[in-house]
Amino acid sequence: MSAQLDSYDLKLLMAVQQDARTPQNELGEAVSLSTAAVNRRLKRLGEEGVIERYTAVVSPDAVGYGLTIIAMVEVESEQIDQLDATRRSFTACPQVQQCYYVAGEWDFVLLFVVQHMEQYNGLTRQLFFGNANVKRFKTLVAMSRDKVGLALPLELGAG
Amino acid sequence: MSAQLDSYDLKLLMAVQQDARTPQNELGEAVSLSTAAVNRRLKRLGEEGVIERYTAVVSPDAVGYGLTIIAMVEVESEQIDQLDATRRSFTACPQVQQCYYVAGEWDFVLLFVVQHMEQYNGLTRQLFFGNANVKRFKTLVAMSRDKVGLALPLELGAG
DNA sequence: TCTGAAAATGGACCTTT
DNA sequence: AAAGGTCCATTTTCAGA
Repeated sequence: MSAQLDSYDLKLLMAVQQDARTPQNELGEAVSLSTAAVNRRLKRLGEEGVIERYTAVVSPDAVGYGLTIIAMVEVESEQIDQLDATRRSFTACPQVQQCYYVAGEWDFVLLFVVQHMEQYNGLTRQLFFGNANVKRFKTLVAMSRDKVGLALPLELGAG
Repeated sequence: MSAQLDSYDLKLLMAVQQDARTPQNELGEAVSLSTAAVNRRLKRLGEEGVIERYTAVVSPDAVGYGLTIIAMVEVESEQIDQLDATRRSFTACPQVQQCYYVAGEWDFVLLFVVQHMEQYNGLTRQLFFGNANVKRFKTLVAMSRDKVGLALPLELGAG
């Protein structure tokens, strides 16, 4: 899909995963490249889709979304139409932060971020009880978020 | 924890969650504030910890980490020392992208990002079979990542 | 809110391999 | 061609009035 990534690219990716606001001249020092070279590579990585986007990570607690809930869902029918409709209803929900379609004992794993239990309860009605294709689901309430992120383990030589 | 957030703050947070590289003058236009006001607010939000950090989201497929795996873990003992040791061993693993300590049928939910099954198999040996405090675990393999992110549902008036 | 200095980005152009 | 480096214009950030 994308061009070959050399060790410069990997180092840059590691760095911007950690802090996307590191200035390009600092990045250059860190990886032994000129600012311009860093700029070009970052631009290329963005265009190729290696870097999907830049985002600010907001503290859930600071904005009142202190409750993380993980739900596992089994569907009635895996027929493509029904499955896609169900999938869409999940992903369209703003409180669904992550949605994975999985193989194993369950069909979907959903990660909710909500303000309080009552809100989750409501979503449960809407997304699960309100969907005839949802056969059963199980809820796990997060007591602590020990590690949260989207960073990939880009170790050199491990690629 | 943090000061009160007004609707300007919320709008700004929404915007930088979506694209952290939107220039402050554009943000200003979008929310009807001057560039300087946007600058001050963003600075404050960062200092208060409302914005935890800025990060580049890297495409897992582009760097060979195409396999997402979700594991649920039950521990033997919830005694604090053992629990913390187990928790640390999970969070220290670079391939563990997310780790939640949960209430319900399981104790931990882990989200792995790996290159291939064999790698997960190895981690399984290290983190699960190699830890006497892990009683049992279950693996779910992601067939598709339908929605992935850390964005919070910051709707106006919903706070 | 406005103004201006400092910093950062990103393009032009030339050189090396 | 592909990629690096230097230099320079433009854009962006950020502090003071």
